Order: sequence, then structure tokens, then C-alpha cells
Amino acid sequence: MDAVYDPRREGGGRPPLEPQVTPTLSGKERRDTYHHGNLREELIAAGMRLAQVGGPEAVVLREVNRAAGVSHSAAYRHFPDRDSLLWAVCERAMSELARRMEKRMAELPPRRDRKRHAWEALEATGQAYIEFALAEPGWFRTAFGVPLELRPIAPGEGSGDSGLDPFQLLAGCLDELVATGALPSERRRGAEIGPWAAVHGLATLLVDGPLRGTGPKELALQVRTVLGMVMHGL
Amino acid sequence: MDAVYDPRREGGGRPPLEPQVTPTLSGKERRDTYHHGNLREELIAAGMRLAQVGGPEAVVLREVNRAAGVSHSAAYRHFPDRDSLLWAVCERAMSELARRMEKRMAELPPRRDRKRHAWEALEATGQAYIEFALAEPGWFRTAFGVPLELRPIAPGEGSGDSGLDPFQLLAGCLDELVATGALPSERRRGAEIGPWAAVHGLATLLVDGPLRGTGPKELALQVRTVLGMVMHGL
DNA sequence: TCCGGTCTGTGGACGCTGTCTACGACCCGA
DNA sequence: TCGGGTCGTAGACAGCGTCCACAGACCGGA
Repeated sequence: MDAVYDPRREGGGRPPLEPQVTPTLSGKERRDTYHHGNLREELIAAGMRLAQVGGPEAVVLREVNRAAGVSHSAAYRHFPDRDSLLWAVCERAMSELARRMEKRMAELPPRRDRKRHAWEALEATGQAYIEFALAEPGWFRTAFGVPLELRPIAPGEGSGDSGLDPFQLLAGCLDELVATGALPSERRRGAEIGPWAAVHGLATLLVDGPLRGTGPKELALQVRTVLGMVMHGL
Repeated sequence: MDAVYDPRREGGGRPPLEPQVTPTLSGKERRDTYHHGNLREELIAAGMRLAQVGGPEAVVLREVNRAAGVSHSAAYRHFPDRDSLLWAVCERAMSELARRMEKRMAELPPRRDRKRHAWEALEATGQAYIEFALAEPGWFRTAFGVPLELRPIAPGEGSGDSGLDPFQLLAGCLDELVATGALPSERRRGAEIGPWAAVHGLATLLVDGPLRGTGPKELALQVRTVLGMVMHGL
């Protein structure tokens, strides 16, 4: 009643293609025990490797099994279907984004001026977000571009080492801006959406939108322009 | 060398599923001539119908052929492969977006105050953009979420009735702002990116990002917040 | 120590996909 | 009238996600 024709397609046969990456033994070396021991984890790791290169659509169940060195349907002992595995990979990619944002903030120079530091932190999160999208387009597309439909968004998932997800990291920056008096507290509620939309939009347009292929010079200008608009218009 | 494993997958078999939409005779009624007469156009139209419901991944070549009432590979006489058909659909979806933006601008009340009108026009384009994404998520995802990789971006494609694409419509608004003195001309260069990123980002997050399912009240606030940030931070 | 149950991995099916190819119907100009 | 080019047909093929019957491996109780 919902999906009339199956909204899943693509794939199917293709002409020869070069031989698959390491058609035999992969993941680790060929295991000698019948039971793998840590297959679930290995499947997600293999999915991450595939997603890094080709985005979510590269997470082909049979290819993931192949990369883990197991039979083509072994993953069904750990995930009910392909989407479930993809969600796990997607969450992992989101965590990686959070981790890069945290790293970038941690690298900020210390400042006596707390207000200035708060602004720099906000800018750093935005820069890290866009850098992640450009450096790891496959993961970025996986983190956000998953069919999801009914993806369960469990709390605490997609978080970095601090336990905060990208959205919460942004919220923390805004809270700090309020705490330092840089942002009037009456403008705080719902203020995440502006910076998030702007940065996410730029990243999306750059990664697989009409702006892909932008040269480094033009790109730097675009990032500066967007972040300037955000900080000016907050 | 580029795509190691074919970055095209998904699909494959699925359990029964309900019978396809009108397995026999579809598109128009079953034709009686051997030659279709206008197959290329009909294929694109069928692709648009499928994309409207299920996004780009719903544009299944065999299903498109089926909907047009021809054999499963008839489309190969008009498109070299599935992607080419998808690009045509994608361009059509982009045109539809441009058309809705134009419509929204045309509906603006006339103003003696040209500057005010220019601001309202900018706001209207942004609102139309987001409304389109929410009203036609399938088309929106098709317009922007296509593999593209090497999609040829021909000039003049994806345009509305005025012959301008969404980006050019936005540029026009900014030009008018400069002409009326609302925006200093030295800030004009590259100014499209800010509004575009913010609006596109919000639309993306709402359509298939973490913000999907936002209620109408919260949504209205988000749209207002983002557009406010754009106009304030320009 | 053996024995049965439960995980977990195997391998073969199925129907779906995109694509290729040989073929056949039609249209049109010579 | 005929012959070539255009356009649709039909059957193949490999790869996909998924299901199923089966088998190896582990574990607790007798």
C-alpha cells in the first residue's frame, strides 16, 4: 500500500567490470575456524570501507559478506536486512563526523577572551563539518543520504568520543555564546537550525550538488561567505 | 580504476510484493500501432510519475518501460542507459522547481517601494524552494540527489518558463537588491551561495535528513528563522 | 563423556534489476 | 516495389537482496 513498486532498484547486471577487489580472502586473511567470532563488527567495518569509497549505494550486501570472507548471506545472522546493516554504517559515519568536529574544537588556541573563543568554536564546527564532507564524501553521503524512511533514531547514536552528536556539539557552541553574552538568550531557542542548515546545505551542494568540482580558491570564498552570513545573521 | 566495484546496486529480488501498478496497459491505453510515435517523451513523463512518488531510485528502467506500455528494453532506443533517462527526469524536476519559484514571485503584491519588493522577492524564492521540497519530496530528491558523477550540466536546462534556472532566479533577486540599494554592490559577488546553502540545507534536512517529520508549527518557525538569518546576514 | 539444542555460517534457489544482442515490424525514399 | 534505416521485441546474462534447508560448532545437562 505504501511502496507500490519496490523503491529499491539499481544494480542488476552490468557488463564485465574489472574483477572485484580481492575476490578471495579479504577483510582479514581467510579464517580457519568455521565460526567467525566477530562477524557483526567485521561486517560494519567492511561496510564503512565500501561506503567511504562509494557512498551508501556501495554498501552491497554480497560485497560486504565477500569482504568479510564469509558466504553471500552470512550477514543475515546479524542483521535482518541490508537496511539494518546500512543504518549501522550510517551511524558510524555520523560518529566520525562528530569526532572530527570535536577534534577541530579541541585544537582551537586557548583565549583569555571567552566570547571570542565561543565564536571561534562555532566557526570551527562549521569548518570541520564542511571539511569532513569534502574529505570523506562517501561517509558524508552515507551519514545523511540513507533511505531511512523509518530509521530508528536512537539517542546517543552517531556520537563522537564526548558522547555528543553533531547537532549537540552545535547546540553547545550556541549555549556558550549565550553564556558569554555574545548571543541574547531570547534568541537562543531554535537557533541551531540556521547554522546547521547553512553549513549542511553548502556541504551538500559541494559534495553531490551543482557545486561539486568547485576549485579550492572559489571554495574557500564560499566557506567564508556562508560562515560569515551565519555568524552575522545569528 | 575509479569505481572498483560497481557503485550501483540495490534492487535485486524481493519477496512477492503486491502486483505492479497496472501490469498491463498503462501510460496511455495500450497502443495499436507497432511504433509508439512519441516514446522518448512518454518515457520521461513516466519517469517523472515514478520519481514523484519514490524519488530517483524509483525510476526503474523496466518499470518505466512498463508504464509506457512497451517492452522492457525499448528505452534503449532513446537513452544509452538508465542514468541518461534519469538525468532527463532530473532536469525536468529542476524545471518544476524553477517554475514554482517563478509562480511564487509572480504572485507577490505590487509595491511602490521597490526595495521592499526586492526583499519580498528574495524571501518568496526561499519559501517556494522549501515548499517545493516538502510538497514534492520525490521530485526534490530527484532534482538534487542524482548520482550525477559526470552529469553533463548543459546551460539552459532545468529552467522554468522564463528560461532561468533556480540559481539564476536567486541571482536576479540579488541583482535587484543591489539595484535598489538594499545590498552594497561590493557585497554582491558570490552572494548567492549564502542564501542558497541555507535554504537548500533546510530543505534537505527536512526532506530526508534528521529533521524529517517536523510538525507544521515547528516547521514554520524553522523556515522563519533560516530566512531571517539569510536576510539579516547577507 | 555423550547428547541434544541453539547459534551461526553455507550454498542453492527465486525474482528482481540493467544491459546486450539478434531479430522483426514499420516508414520512407528511390 | 524494394531496400535500408529507425524503432520496438524477446531472450539471454550476471549481479543484486532475500529466503530456505542444511551443517558445523558451541554449550549445558545427564
